[in-house]
Amino acid sequence: MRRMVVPRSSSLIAQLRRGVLEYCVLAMLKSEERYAFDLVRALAEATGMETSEGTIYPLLSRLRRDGTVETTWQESPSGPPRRYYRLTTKGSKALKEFREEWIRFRDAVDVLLEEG
Amino acid sequence: MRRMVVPRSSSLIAQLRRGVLEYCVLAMLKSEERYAFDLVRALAEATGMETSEGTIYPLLSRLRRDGTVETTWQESPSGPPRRYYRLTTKGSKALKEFREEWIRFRDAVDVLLEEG
DNA sequence: CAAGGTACCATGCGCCGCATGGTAGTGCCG
DNA sequence: CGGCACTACCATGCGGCGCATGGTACCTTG
Repeated sequence: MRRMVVPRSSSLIAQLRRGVLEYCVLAMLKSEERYAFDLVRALAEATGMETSEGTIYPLLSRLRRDGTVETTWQESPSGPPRRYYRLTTKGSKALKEFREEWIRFRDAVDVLLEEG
Repeated sequence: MRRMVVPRSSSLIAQLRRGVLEYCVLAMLKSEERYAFDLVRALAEATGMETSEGTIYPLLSRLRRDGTVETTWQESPSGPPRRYYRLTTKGSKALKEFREEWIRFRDAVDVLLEEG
């Protein structure tokens, strides 16, 4: 997979991520449960979206409050315990609905940008 | 009880639009100059993006401040005078740069959402 | 035991889409 | 003519979310 570097210093990027990053996280959790620190690394590796803990933790807290993810504490072989996140049924449904919304939105933007 | 309008500002769509709507407007102005009221209609017609004056006017004010658009007043055949907006060189350049940023971002999201 | 890596978290700022509400010009109908 | 609807402009404030900042604590290593 080609690596797409998205610098976090640009505020344009931060604006683009609004309303999307949340579902990128849900998508990352679809196949396997992960802990926050790992999510930051995995997101960067998979998509080039370089986020930070300051982004991820408040986001995950909100997802937990919304009931789209649930968590379990697990011991680490070395280091402090980790809180593992996984999708709930609600989260899985939300992700599915977002995918359709995203496709509509993406196509609308593509049409506009490609004209001319 | 008064009818309460569910605010779009907190909706999924409103979040998605962040950082994008601005460039959709620039894209609409690429081929021809338009006035704000018309832009709302044209955006809805061309892409299904239903915005409102409360969105468009503050946005256009910002674009003008940033120097990405410039305006001229023109008489209307019927009704109050219209402020017509058109792209500046700076605006055209910004639009072009955004297009590349958008493609990177879009592809990254697509990869994530399509996995699994 | 000090230092550094790992891992957690709360809090506040800034941006921008949107709702709200206001002003004014034109045209139509009773 | 008076009133209303439509067009067209605009300023202001709220709310949500990405991000920076800064803090705590566990474990390993020198």
